[in-house]
Amino acid sequence: MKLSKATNYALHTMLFLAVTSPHEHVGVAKLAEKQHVSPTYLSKILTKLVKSGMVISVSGANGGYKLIQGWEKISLLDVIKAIEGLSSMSDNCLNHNPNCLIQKAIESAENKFLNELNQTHMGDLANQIGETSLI
Amino acid sequence: MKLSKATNYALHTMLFLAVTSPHEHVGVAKLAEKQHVSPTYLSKILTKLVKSGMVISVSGANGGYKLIQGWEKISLLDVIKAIEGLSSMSDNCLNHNPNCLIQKAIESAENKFLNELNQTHMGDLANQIGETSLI
DNA sequence: GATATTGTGGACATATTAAGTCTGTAATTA
DNA sequence: TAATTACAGACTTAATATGTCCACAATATC
Repeated sequence: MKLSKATNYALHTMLFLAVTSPHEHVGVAKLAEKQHVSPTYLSKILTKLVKSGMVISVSGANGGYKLIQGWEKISLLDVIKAIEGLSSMSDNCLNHNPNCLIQKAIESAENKFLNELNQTHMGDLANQIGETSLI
Repeated sequence: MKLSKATNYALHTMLFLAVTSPHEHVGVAKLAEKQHVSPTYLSKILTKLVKSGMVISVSGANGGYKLIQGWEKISLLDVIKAIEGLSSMSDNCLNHNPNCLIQKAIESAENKFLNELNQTHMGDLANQIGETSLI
């Protein structure tokens, strides 16, 4: 019941782009260096962010990645879903009973979790970052 | 970001014991049959529930498992923690910054999730089970 | 247009964790 | 004593996450 490393890379990449250069292209090499992860692996994660429409990529010299217009309103949940998909925590409930009380209880709690992540936006976090805060 | 099958087996076993025979010993064979899982595997899960103090086991003929006194107040979170441990969803945040905003936001949302699970007790669910409801 | 630079795609390999099995042992009852 | 039942640990298998490699496409600069 943990978020994957890939999701963490994605979230930190988004926040890094937001804080440092939301309107300029940044190459994967630089992004990877900041997070001590291989560029080839991070590029796969970035491609998912591109496909889900929250990051723009440009090939070629001086290319790289930047955030879309309106990135401030992207939520943490948006990013998590882009990387992890949308399966519920109780998806592996095994009795195939649509009225399973356990499944319902877990889903109810999960919705509390998802709602809060959906209300936390990249813009909020970017505003909280001071010069001394690491991302 | 899903609960393990083992956790689901544990939750359903607890609820089954609560609804059918909270004060009588039930063997692992019967419990396993109900959930279409092998007895040997389920016994490992049951041992965890015993060690964490929510189930009582008795060896020997006519032995088996039963719930402790006061089982009504056992929460779903208690069971989940007994099987999955207590690592946080953001445990694999990789920048080792104690002030990481992403980690804090995830933990805040996670606490909403945990709080709700902590307030849902086996007794509540057992009361909701009608004759027609499968567990 | 040639070349260097950068992202994309897919196959592949490795690592980690979850799921499940097997076998022997200990405890209890009839 | 014999049957029954839980416990423990080593082991295997399956599933998933993580990471690499390489060929290719797109773009900018010269």
